[in-house]
Amino acid sequence: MVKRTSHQDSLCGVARPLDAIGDGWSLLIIRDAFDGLRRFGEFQKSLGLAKNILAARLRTLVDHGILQAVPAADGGRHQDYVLTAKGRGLFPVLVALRQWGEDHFFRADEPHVRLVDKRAGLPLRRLEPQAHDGTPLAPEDTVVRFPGENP
Amino acid sequence: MVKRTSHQDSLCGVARPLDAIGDGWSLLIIRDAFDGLRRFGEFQKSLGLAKNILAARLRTLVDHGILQAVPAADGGRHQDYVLTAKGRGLFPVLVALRQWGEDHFFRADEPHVRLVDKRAGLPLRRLEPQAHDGTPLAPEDTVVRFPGENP
DNA sequence: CTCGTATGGTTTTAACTTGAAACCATATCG
DNA sequence: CGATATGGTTTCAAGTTAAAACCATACGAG
Repeated sequence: MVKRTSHQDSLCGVARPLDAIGDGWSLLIIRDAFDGLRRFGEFQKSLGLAKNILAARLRTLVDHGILQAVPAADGGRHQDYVLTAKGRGLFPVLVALRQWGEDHFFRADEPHVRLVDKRAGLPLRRLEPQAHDGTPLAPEDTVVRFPGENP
Repeated sequence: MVKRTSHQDSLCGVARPLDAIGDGWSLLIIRDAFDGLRRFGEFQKSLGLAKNILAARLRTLVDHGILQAVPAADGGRHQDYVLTAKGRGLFPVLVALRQWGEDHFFRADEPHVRLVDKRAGLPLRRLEPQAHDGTPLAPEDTVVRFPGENP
């Protein structure tokens, strides 16, 4: 056998990130980091996952430059885990996933956590893929172009 | 022990989908489905994953209503796998992930697959989370609101 | 000072998942 | 008829996940 297959050699921007976040917990840790959680115990309490798993995930997120381990804000000996610029770059991914999840994994009347604009308290606008000029684009309006391929 | 932890009971729209797509292959199968692949062998050749793993992933994607197994387009006895409406709803997620991946997992000069507008041949506009009124929103401009929480 | 508790992990162990390769059935082609 | 292609399933070893136990340091109470 071998290890879990790596996608680092793929030339596709969808594939490479999956080594870092293609599992059942990483995106939730990142979501919680966006919500301001920083400490090991905070993540563990929020997510309810085993401590060894959390430690492993934090390690690979740090290894991938998504989180950064920094000296604890309270002066303790341990570390806090905070998002790097790369990690903050995942915000649109989380918003997109959240909107899709709310659309398709909750019954219409089922309550769920909402992400709202801090000022107005309203939900975000739906993310919409658009052409360079702002035209809305459906999947059929797009194609993948491989390196070296001319128009 | 138990099985892989399920997130179906979470009230968060980010969490629930991870049972379906929180692994290293599902999003790539879906990406390929957006690119028009339909057959078992096409996916296997494109992704290079073991056939048993592909079969298992296709099964869970069908179980989650993301793919649908339909009679083969060529009249053969086997099945084709095509995106459902729910599956097509993942388009913004894939676009967001792709943009993030291209930004952070490729060197500046490194070639990669591009997703372009079919008409103009240009890359898509960057996805930008926005308030209800269209104002761009950074992570800090947002908060999560739990069910039952009043403004 | 010392005991009890909280925090932040690491280690151990068992079950589950992944991956490679072999196997099978049906269909096609020469 | 035999060789090859397609679409899987089965087998089995190795890797990963989860739970629980364990450990070390830090406080606070007594």
